Amino acid sequence: MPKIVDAEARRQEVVQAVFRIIASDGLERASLREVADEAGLAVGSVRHYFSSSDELLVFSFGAVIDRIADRLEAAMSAVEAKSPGSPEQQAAVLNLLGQVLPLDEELAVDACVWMAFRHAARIKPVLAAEAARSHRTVAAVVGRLIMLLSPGEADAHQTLVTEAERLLATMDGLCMHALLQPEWMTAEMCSDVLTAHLRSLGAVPTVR
Amino acid sequence: MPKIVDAEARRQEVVQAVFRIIASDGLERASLREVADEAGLAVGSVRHYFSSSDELLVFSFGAVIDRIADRLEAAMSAVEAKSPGSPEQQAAVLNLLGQVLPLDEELAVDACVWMAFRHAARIKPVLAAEAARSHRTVAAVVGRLIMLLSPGEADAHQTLVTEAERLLATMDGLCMHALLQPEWMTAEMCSDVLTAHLRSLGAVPTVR
DNA sequence: TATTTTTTAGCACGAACGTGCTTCAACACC
DNA sequence: GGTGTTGAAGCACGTTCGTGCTAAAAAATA
Repeated sequence: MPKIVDAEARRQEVVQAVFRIIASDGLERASLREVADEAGLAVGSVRHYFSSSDELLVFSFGAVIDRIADRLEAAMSAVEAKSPGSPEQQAAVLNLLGQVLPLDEELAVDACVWMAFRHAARIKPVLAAEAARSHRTVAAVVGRLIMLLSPGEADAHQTLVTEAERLLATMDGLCMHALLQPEWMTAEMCSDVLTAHLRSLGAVPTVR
Repeated sequence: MPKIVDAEARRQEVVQAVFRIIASDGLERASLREVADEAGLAVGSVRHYFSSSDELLVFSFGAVIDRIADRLEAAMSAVEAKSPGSPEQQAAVLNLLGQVLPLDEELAVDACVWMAFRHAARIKPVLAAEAARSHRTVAAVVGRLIMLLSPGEADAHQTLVTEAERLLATMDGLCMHALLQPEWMTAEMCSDVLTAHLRSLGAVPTVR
């Protein structure tokens, strides 16, 4: 009966428009009118697929989380496939951590959008649930990575948690600086910092 | 001739209102009307002291940068007054790094406002100059700290820069997590992570 | 071809925004 | 005690926002 349109594909197109607007003009400019223009649609059309502005934003937040989570999961599998301590594993780990950094234009858009939504979630309660999911998802991957890289010591649970949070903080800090001060935080500086951090992981394995 | 009013004090009161609004409702809610209400003034009065909305925001950004810079400078002096390697110095360093974290309500407001302005500066060109100043100021303090804590090796300039950026990233990441996920990133977790980071500084002193 | 249902487009309303401009009140000075 | 400068207040205009609601267009089915 209807015009044959893949609803899910349309929603993804709209979400991509949201991403582009957030990356270039910020989340507060991602209004229905701006999104509709960017997607080449009318406001009524966008509202046909997303019943409200909030629903569009929450869906877009979830979409970027899924994108990042998928990339991290794939990169984590690659890490686990390498032999422990090998240079190949080291490279795979750097690749994994680089998935959340704006190292190319596509990654930069995701990083921008991800940051914008997480900060917006502090204020907008509708985004809180997705923000918590985002944190849990990434923390789980980083936790597995820390367990993999920490020599033995399955008992020192406290150390593992602290080291996971430490790596998580460094990753988000690097992402922030690469987005906000790209002149100072270049891609190779990111790589140097991450390498130094990984060296510090191996060098301070046990508590105290 | 005029009504006797300390203009600078009035400006500071308005700025404090801006801070409270940003901390509780976000930067985008810091409109002239909201700020005037929060300060107990009329829109026209606020505009008497700040000729435009942009000027108010830029001035407020500068104010929070100055607050943080002053605290860091004072804490840095305290660090330099302690004997190198002593537990007192260790405590002073932790205190220094804690100045940018939301460890109490006053610090939390500053951290919120600081983060909000830095992220807004990516989009709003009027804030770019202050954002650069913010980065330079904090980076200078952290650079001095790294030089103070790094054993010898005045030659390895690359290592010092990398370690400064690494500490800077960790600080901002911790600040982010403490603001956005306070359930996970508690004050003691911040302390644990910073302590682990400082241990990693001493443990991996030289390049390679 | 006629019908039915989805998709697309658009209008209208109230609210909030920044800002130019005008008006009122208050106080220091001659 | 006038008087003029300045702080405080507010109106008005044009924009933009979300959203409820209506109307046209398009395509698969009868």
